[in-house]
Amino acid sequence: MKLQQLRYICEVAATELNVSHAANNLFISQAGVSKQIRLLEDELGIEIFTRSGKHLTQITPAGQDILNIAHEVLRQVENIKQVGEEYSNPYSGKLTIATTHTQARYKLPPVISEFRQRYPDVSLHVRQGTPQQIAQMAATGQADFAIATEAMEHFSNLILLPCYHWNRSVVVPKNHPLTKLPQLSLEAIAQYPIVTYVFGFTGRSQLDDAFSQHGLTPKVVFTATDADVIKTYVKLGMGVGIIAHMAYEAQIDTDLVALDVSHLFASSTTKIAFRKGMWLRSFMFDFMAAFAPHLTRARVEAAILAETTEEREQIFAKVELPVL
Amino acid sequence: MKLQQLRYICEVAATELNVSHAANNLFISQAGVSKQIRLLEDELGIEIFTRSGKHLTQITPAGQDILNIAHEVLRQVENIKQVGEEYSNPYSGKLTIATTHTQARYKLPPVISEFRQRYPDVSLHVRQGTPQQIAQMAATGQADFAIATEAMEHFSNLILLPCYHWNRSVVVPKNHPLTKLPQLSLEAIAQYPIVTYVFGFTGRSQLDDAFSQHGLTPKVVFTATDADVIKTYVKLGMGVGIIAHMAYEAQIDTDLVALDVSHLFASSTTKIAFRKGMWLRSFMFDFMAAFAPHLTRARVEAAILAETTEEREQIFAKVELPVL
DNA sequence: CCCCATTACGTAGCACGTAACAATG
DNA sequence: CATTGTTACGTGCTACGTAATGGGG
Repeated sequence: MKLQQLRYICEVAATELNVSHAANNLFISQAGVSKQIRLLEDELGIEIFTRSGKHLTQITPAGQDILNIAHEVLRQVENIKQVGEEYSNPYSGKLTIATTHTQARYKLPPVISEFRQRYPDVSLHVRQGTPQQIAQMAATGQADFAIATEAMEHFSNLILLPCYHWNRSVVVPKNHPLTKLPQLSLEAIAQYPIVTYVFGFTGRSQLDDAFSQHGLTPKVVFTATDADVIKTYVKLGMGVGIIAHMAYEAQIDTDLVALDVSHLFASSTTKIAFRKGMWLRSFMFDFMAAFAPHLTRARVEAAILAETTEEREQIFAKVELPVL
Repeated sequence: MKLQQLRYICEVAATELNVSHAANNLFISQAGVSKQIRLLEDELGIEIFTRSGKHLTQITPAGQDILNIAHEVLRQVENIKQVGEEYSNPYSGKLTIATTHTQARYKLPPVISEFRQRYPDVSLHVRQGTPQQIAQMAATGQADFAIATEAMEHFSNLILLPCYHWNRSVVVPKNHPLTKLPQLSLEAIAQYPIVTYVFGFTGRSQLDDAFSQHGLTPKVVFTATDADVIKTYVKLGMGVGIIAHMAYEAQIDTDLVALDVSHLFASSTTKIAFRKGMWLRSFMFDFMAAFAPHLTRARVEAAILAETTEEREQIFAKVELPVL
């Protein structure tokens, strides 16, 4: 059995059983892939793929078991390479962060510029997507970290660490009637058309919960995945914006007023996630600490060692998370 | 990076950094081992072992990290081979059971003969040892299963499954004064010299606990690791034997009388254990079911999926374990 | 002085490429 | 007939063996 053979079967499985495409992605001839797979199957005494004539049609049960293990092996091999990099070249490497627009635009910039100063030779890559996509990227190894508020709990092979709590602001044009009220209520807000996040983004569920618990159905007239777009439409007078507090920038959004409404909504928690079993470079620990100071190496390592979500929560139970 | 290279570094680490011995165990020349290790180190850009002149003196921190992962990789490769065996040759293979004398002599024989009938082509190996040795054999992969009552909780990479509860019998020669009593008490037993198991074996700790909780210090005059020896010395009149109930065989031990004392001691639980992450062949599931009928494949798979000891206990909470 | 790891060199096996072939839709 | 996997064959790389070299205890 060769590591190459495991790579080949994984790639073939990843390309819908198309050996030619797999060979292309692996930069070798498809005859080579075909032969190595056959050799592996012969060695193991089983078929990994079922063939009808000259086509691979499906994965056998044995093949599925083997593919699962092979993926694990390849991840571990990747970890070994990371160890080599870490000890030979501690200040260079690659860091891929999958996150939402909100984080990338409003929270990450200072963190990343600080990180770049400390690690100028680490190449940084930010990939945006929906919370689901983000979590999946971390789960499949396309990204080292996922940073998001929603949807990450559903991936059992991710380790989640809480970063900070945040709440919302209502943003309206200057002189909007809402700015005259001494204190805002959900009822008052619900009288106006609402402009906010698409469902599944940036704590949208908590927002809906608050209204429905008060028996209100806000008239949401426009949704977007990011606050930039929301603010633009609020400026056009389309309605009252409800965005993450951190997405209001006083210097830039001069024609808008932000009204604190943290008393109206349950706060949301942004989390950082990475794959279980992933070997973390020290600059990765440092990135986490830069993003959320309470994520010290010791705490993160404790969270990795913890076997359950509950134990992990225990570690951070006594920690004061930042509130934005 | 080659799987061979990982095997080599693991073997070198396992032979106290003696490359020659490692090469012998691997059936190749030591020059080959030496060279492949160098190649791996060059590829990773680090040293796995520190050398003083021409000797490997210690494992570097990077090397230790890599060895840990390499072991994991080799285990997974072993799992892949098992999958191949399972699907190509479901009725043949190898099963190594590490256990104590008590289990091997009194509990396993009928299980094993039943198993042999179903799987005549599975070669069976029973390895005996102390509970510590047994657990270690399972933890390091020298045995597939460990069956014991004690010491296995201390190995965090073992999955433990409860098999049955058992208690003790007092064994004495016929006409011994204790046989005249209507009911045995700890006080009565403590008046006689005791012959029982060595500490650390076969529930010895529960035995000591019972006496000390009653403020008694029994005069243990002789200890052995197995009931056969204990019974022999009881027959010689050396004292009162306290052995596992199942170790008394009425047909054979005709010159001894067994007195039930399950009301005097807390019962012990025998467990079966295997390494976390080990891929189990179906005959292994069947063996477990033969040994303890409640260990159905579904329950065992659930226990494997469970992430904590507590969750595992939950699975068996409602199961009536056999009591011997 | 023995033991042991590294270096040097030769060889056999094998992984991979090219090309012809066969089966599918 | 285009696409795709398998078989056949040739070749260059490399893993390994043998033997020589050198450093430590």
